[in-house]
Amino acid sequence: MTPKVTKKSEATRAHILQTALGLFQEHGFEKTTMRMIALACDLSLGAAYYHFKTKEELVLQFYAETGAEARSHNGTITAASRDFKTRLKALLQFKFTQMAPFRELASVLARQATDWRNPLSPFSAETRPMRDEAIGLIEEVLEGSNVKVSAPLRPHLAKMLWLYQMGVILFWMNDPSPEQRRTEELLDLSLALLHRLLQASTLPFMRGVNQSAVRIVELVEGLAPTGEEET
Amino acid sequence: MTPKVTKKSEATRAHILQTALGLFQEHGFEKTTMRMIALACDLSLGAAYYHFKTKEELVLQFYAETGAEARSHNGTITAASRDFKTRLKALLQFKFTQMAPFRELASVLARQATDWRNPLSPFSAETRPMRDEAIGLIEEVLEGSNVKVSAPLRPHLAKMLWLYQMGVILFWMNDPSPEQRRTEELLDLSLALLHRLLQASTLPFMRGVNQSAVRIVELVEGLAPTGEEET
DNA sequence: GTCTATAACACGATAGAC
DNA sequence: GTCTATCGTGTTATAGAC
Repeated sequence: MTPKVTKKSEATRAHILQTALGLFQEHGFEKTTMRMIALACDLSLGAAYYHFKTKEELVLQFYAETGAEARSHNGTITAASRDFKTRLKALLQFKFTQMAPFRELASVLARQATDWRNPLSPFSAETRPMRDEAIGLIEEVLEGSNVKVSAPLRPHLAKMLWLYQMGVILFWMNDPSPEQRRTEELLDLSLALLHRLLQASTLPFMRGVNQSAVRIVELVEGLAPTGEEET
Repeated sequence: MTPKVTKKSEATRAHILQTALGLFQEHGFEKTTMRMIALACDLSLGAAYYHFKTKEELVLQFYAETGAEARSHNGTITAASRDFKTRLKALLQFKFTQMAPFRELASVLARQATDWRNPLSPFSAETRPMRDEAIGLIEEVLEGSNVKVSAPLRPHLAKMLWLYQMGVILFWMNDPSPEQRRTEELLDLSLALLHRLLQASTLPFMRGVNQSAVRIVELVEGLAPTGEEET
């Protein structure tokens, strides 16, 4: 995805990213040009493009780094409470806190998300490691929590919740209320709803619902990573 | 949104759109340039831009016209069956048949969808008429059908199903299986799931779930149309 | 007022020399 | 790994023809 990792290259890459993030924050993503970024780094335009093939790749790199940060924060979350809703809310809120200064960038990433063949999409084969890590974080939060869910659903729960997370992020990106207070309301409501629904999944007459749900997740999952024939 | 409607203008507009659609089909959206479109129409580049402010607006216009077509097909659907699942499946499948030759264009539209302030987004204030029409079509399909759902949910059901529709379309866009057979599987599974869940919503102990669901739809709805203060 | 043409701009991206 | 030079494209400015 990126050139081989040498000391020099890595330092330059980091420098470009930091500079770009600053400029994005100041002028916004669209109005910040690659020429501005290169100039601010005392580099030529071509050099900047050597390190990042596209402007959007800068955003993906930023997102990848927030992932690492989130990993180290996950322990704090699991230590603080065993409650499913509390934990998941904390996980999502941490993501929001991280990305808050760069809310617009989330939108840039979401734009790529719709085409799953786009290497920069969160659903693409190329971003699979990042996706798996994010799902792993959710799984960690589930393990040892008080979540109640039917047996057949349990192995797919983290993947389901990752999709749920995507939806909440989409809402958050577009939430114009001060400090995104509506997102918090959405979070509380949807987590309560989810909790009840998962509880209900253990009921005997929900067997059919469970089977359908599992198969749906598998279908969505099957679309994402493997490149198949087209029509 | 567009210049005043005179005979001449409307004819040219239609001609540009038709030509563009042909070129999109032949070369794809990205590789088709505005210059190509203008040339194929025996128009100057400036003239083309007089009629369509952006390249993406061509796609929106196409989408708007499929909406009108779908309206006239809705009667056939409601006449054919009273079954909720059958009707909704027919509605969605008709949309897919319409858009099948231009599947890539759906993706172009989806790209705009993520930023709800973008006038071309299906969630924007500007596209509200189109959105309302689409929801109206779903409401028509619900009325007189055998759908079973709790009373508090019923007034919001069409809006909920419109969101569901958006999800299915996203899947369809990215479905690489021949003739998008997986989308049909998804359709059957998700409709069955939906049906059961709506049935379950009438159960007494689902009161809380109903309330949460209604409020969530209202939150999403409230984000879309009204331009509010930013942060 | 409605429509069209010409010219130019800005920016993302690339080619090829060093 | 960095440079300079250049391209292609979406979009805009502007002037004027019907």
